[in-house]
Amino acid sequence: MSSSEQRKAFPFSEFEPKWQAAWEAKNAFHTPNPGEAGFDASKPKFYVLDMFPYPSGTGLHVGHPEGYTATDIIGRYKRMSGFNVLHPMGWDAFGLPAEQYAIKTGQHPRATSEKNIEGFRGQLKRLGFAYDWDREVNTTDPGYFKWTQWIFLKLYDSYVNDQGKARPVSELEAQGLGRDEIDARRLAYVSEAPVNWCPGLGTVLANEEVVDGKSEVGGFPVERRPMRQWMLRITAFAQRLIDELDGLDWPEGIRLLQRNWIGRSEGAEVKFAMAGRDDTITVFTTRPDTLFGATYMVIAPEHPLVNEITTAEQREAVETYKKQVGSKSDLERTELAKEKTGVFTGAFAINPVNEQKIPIWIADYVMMGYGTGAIMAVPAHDERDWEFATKFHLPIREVVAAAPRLGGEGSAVCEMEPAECFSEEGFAVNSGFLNGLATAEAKKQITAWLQERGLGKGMTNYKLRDWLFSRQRYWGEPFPIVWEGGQHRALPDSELPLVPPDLEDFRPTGTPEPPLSKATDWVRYSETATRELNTMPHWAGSCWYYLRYCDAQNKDRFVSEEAEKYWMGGGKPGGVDLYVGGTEHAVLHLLYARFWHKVLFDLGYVSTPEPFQRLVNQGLILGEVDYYAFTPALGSVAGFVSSEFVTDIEDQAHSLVGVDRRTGEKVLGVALKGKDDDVEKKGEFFYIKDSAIRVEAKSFKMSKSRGNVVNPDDVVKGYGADSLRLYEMFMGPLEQVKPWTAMGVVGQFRFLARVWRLVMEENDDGKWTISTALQDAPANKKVTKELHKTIKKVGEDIEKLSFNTAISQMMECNNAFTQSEVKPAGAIVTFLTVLSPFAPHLAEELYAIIGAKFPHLVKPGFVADQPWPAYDPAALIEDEVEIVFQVNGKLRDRATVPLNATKEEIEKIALSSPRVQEFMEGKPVKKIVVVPGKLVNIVV
RNA sequence: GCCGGAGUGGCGGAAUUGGUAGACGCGCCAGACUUAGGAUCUGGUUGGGAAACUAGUGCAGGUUCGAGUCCUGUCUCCGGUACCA
Repeated sequence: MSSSEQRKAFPFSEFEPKWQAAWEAKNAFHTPNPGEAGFDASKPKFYVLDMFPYPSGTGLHVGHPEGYTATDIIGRYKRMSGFNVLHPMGWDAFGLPAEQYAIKTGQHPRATSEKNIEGFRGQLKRLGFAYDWDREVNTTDPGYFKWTQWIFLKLYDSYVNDQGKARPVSELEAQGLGRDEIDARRLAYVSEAPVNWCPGLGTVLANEEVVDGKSEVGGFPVERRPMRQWMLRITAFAQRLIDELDGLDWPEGIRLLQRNWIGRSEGAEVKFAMAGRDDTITVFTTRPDTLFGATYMVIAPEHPLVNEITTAEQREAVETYKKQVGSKSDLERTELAKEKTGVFTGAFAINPVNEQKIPIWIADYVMMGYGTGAIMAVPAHDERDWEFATKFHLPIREVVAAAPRLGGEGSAVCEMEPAECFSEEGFAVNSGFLNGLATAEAKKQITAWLQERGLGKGMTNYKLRDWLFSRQRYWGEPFPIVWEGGQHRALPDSELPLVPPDLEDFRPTGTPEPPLSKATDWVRYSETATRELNTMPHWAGSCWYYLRYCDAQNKDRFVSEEAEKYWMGGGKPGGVDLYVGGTEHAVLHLLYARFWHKVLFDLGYVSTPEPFQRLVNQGLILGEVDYYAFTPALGSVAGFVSSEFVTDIEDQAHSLVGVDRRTGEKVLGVALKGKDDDVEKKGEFFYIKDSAIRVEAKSFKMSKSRGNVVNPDDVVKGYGADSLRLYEMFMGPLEQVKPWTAMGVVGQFRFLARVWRLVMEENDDGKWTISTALQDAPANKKVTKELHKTIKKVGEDIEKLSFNTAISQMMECNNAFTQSEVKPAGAIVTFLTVLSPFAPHLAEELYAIIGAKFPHLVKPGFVADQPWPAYDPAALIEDEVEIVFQVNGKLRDRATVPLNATKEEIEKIALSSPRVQEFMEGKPVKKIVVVPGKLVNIVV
């Protein structure tokens, strides 16, 4: 390899670290708070926030810099445009993966976290992000989690009043409520309810952390068991969490996701008397209008009434069924959901509208956790009930029809069982006094009817459950709670932070007993009191970190009032101005944080009801496209075995066959990794060149097992941070899912190299020197126009987060410079200023180089500190414009006309065009449409 | 099943209010400079056709002087979610 091959197209590896060090030395991106030196109160604020990373051992992946680069560009741009910009970074370092990694490596989680943070911080700094590192937060730092614990105590010390607002429980004390009554209303409370216990992880999990009956982390099975746990009363905020989404500038999809997760449904509760018993069973239904069609009732197997009502004859069957259901994990319960199961209890309820005796069954398709754990089954109008009734031969009674059936005798009565389930709205039939009513009206009337008789009432239910807030883990915030005489109480603020004890062995105990129980000295709080042993879930720290950034060093308060008011309250409409992160947090972090924020708002600690005004989700970056052999015989992709593991690949009857090197087995369908060259498109399919083997092109999520993970460090090493930043922004719209291409990075690298050569040239010794073509001369008209177009478009595109189009405009501008004989230094300085938010290192370097030769063309300081240039509208105006001539809507000719040409003049030019005349074929003109500056369409 | 999003060259993607479809980049082709080129520069690059021309934004219709963009129907893909009564 010759030396010229090794030499970089531009020396990014020298100047990138140089400028990173220079920014750091000058603390260039420090943002002063109100009251601090250097704070300029005349500027508006802009708070741009990234979802802070969980610092894993594997370091950044290319997904991180995507969102981070976007916010960095905006932050730098806003800064240059005269805003006080808050753009911080920190670490979400508590949590299960950290602890599991620590257990695996035998180190203390604090040590591994510190190391991982070190790694992440270094990687981010090498990408040149303009963070204010003075505001760095770390959720595992006692100086931080002191305030997480403090906020928990605020929740503990609050209840929700009749107006739905969080208020201190001292108000309840003043009303003379007793201890138990107060405890029952706290926003943080202790519950014995069944929880998601995960033996594999040795902890309980929130509903949100359980996916398909398995733990979200690790994929271990999760079972239900009753345990004493801390809960947060998020359900008290369900309606506000729905309503207050409306004012937010969030993607519609995310708002919908939250609404669905909270799952509001309106309906009614109906009380059913039971045959031969005095008590009643209450059901929840969204279709009270179908009450006449309730032909049986189903209650959850865990329902407390099951034992009481079951008859002697049915007891054995019921017990067997309950046992069967109980042994099933949630996973099995959903997997086996294909077939309905259930058992008759032997008991009967009385349908209040028609006094009919209806059988009460138990079945696991009714959940104890939702509504009342009991339903009235209306098989004619509910798919699930229909399925169940059909299987167990229960009566099906039609009470809703698509069209009203009125008038004449027998109009309402048709006891024939319907042929299929009709679950839509319609008109009541076979329903006594409801007959003929549309569903909505029928609902109203039956609800009123029930209410008058004390048999029921209108009711709104939510799917959202209270947030299970305790974990049996070591690596989390300890609860600032002590127990004495079976009762809990808060630690005083003066004892915060409550730091977890040092443990030699911090592994889960394997039982529901938390690992903190091993620290016997620590556990003993006093002669008679012991500490709470659970820790908080890792979501706790991320619920308020955006507030801490506003005043990260504050030792006396979680955030000073002044700083909170300025960064979160200031501006319109307040809160974080832009929050960028992945969709994976749509219902977890983003719901929890909103909940905490509302509590803090009600209590007067923050100045806005919502924390994040504008939310943008960056799309996932997928791995490079792989081609997979397609086997016509099987009619589908034959298997995904990467070619690197396969030998002896051959084509057998249009199927790729090979031998898996690891197992020695024959495999079909061999992946041809990333080789575009070997593939060609014929018709709508791809084939391996010169063969009949069909392949499928597909990108997959990056994963270690698939071996398609791109490491940003490698990209930085090969092409520089600026190339990586630019490429990630150029790939496509920020919010879109898009595959990585190694060659795409090269494209951006070449663009930057061309910018470099605008200013620099190689001398005979192969050294870079400032170009002789670079002169202090005005730019020609074409270049000037392109430059001002670029200033305008890039600014507008940044505001729209349309970074890909901003970059293409800068490429066009650069091409205009390249084509110009003389390189106008002043114009290039302006261009570098516009480029600097995207490629800050290169911009600084060239800015400094030009400044050294032409000091009067630059201002002192970093290019990052320069004001965003203003564009000159006059430079954009053209004297002449090209007009397109169409005949019957088809493009036939074009001509350049003066900008101020009148409609009549343009029409005349168009009609005189020989090409236009040719296509008019001598026919008379029916109509002429003139769009000034664009086109003329002649209709004949 | 339900909800959300998207279908444009070989690929990623552009295209204000309906107004020149394919900007910009990748890849590819040709040329220049070169001992060399996987460096750099210049030109070309939607398909068909020698060309004039013609077809063309998933598919089928519709509105309009004019449709990638609006309307109706339909198909496919991606993401989320699922006994929530």
